[in-house]
Amino acid sequence: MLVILKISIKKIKMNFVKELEWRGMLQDVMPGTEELLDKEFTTAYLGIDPTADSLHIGHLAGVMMLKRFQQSGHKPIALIGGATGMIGDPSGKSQERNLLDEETLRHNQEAIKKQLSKFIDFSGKEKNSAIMVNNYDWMKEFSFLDFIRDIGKSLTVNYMMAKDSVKSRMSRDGENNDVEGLSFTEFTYQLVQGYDFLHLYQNNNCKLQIGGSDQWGNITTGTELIRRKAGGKAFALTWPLITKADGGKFGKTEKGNIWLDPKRTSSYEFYQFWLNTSDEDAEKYIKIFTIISKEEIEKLVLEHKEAPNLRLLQKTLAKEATIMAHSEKDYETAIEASAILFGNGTKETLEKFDENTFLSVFKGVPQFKVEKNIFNSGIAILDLLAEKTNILASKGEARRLMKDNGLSINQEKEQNSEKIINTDYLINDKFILIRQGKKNYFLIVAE
RNA sequence: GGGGGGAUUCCAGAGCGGUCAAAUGGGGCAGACUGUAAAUCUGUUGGCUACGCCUUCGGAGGUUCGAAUCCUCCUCCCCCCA
Repeated sequence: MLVILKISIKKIKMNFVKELEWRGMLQDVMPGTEELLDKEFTTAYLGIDPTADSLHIGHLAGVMMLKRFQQSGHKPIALIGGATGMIGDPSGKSQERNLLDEETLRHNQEAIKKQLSKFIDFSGKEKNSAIMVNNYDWMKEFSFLDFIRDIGKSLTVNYMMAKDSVKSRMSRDGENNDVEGLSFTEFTYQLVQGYDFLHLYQNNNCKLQIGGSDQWGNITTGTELIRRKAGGKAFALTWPLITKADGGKFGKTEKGNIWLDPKRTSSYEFYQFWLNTSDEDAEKYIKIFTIISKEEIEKLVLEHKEAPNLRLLQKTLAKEATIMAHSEKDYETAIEASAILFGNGTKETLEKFDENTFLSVFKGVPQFKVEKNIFNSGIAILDLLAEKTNILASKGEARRLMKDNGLSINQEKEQNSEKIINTDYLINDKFILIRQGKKNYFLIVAE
């Protein structure tokens, strides 16, 4: 009897706030939030800036929050900041932002919804199915005069100026002289975002806004507005900025952002990104970016500490993240490619693949097309790397790399920078696999 | 408006007539160690037809056998006094 009760409770609900707490994803929460979620079916929203037609890893923490919120039985709203995206949030930025036109916004919104659907349920079949809204839809009809009369009147400039996001842009001190000043447009941002919250409160009974810690100021402008305009009580919850142990920016590599769109960042690169996290970060990230339970993560951490060389944490993290954001099949391809590239692959093992397999395994590896006939009489390795392809920036760099023993052709080290590459090097009569250092692969396709 | 300081290779920052493709640190790249980790250590970090040549020290001229270094003008930045 007791056992059954326990299971059913566990199945019905996880406690959202407690869940975030142990996952290290709770920065600030307004008093009463946990009680609210406990007591009633709640709707919460997260704002997403539609600056591109794909989310990137920087968005992933927020996406996971929506997912967990839905898992805890409540209803998430993904708010596309069509209107706010046109203004630009001054929080955490030192410069005014470019504005987006409507056509781009709509396109981006559709793409983002598709990506979000992999994480949360938008089907409308459940009571807590997620919905997507775009604040442009209610803001575009709102006249300036109406807005400043109805909304602008409710808050004082004094209140708005007290926000850190505004303060940091108001002063131009010696320490921080790349600060640009704040336009009226940007100053208005918090009011517009605050109005979103009010609008959702009134129309969708949305009582909670969640966001990254930099959003706290904007969110509380919203709860304040709800208090004054609607006499209601609304809540705020934020998570901490995701950091890296070495102080670098999370989610960026030398090659730029890690995107969720496989066209921008291949499954292989996506998988590799997670696999390459340091031990310290992996322990933190696996809590944030997977839905693995507390017990299981604790077990994984212990196992990892016993045999860190197996990188169990990184592998599990990379697996879960890749399957969630891409698919099980993409994950398998990524593993296959990784095994070939980082295992004991030789030219012989590479030759076992037929052309299609080869291409599908290496689709995440940057490819360079060259004319096949250049190999007939042979081509100098330096010309191939620096001129026929842009694999390396200059011949000097190629020479240096070879001298440092950092270049492999078809998995074999090559130090002779006078080497002539001919058709003998073509795998399947078509491919040459170039490796720079340990991790950077390039595929030359001859056709 | 007056006075002063500055602009150097990816960044910070030395150099102040030849020995300067330019110290040092950071970053990048590579190697060793390991686990495709972190830390550490080492090498490397303008280009090329490469013991030589070419292009670089805010821009344009000039002085000189020779200039990142000296002079003139211009542009932009910072500081101080009004």
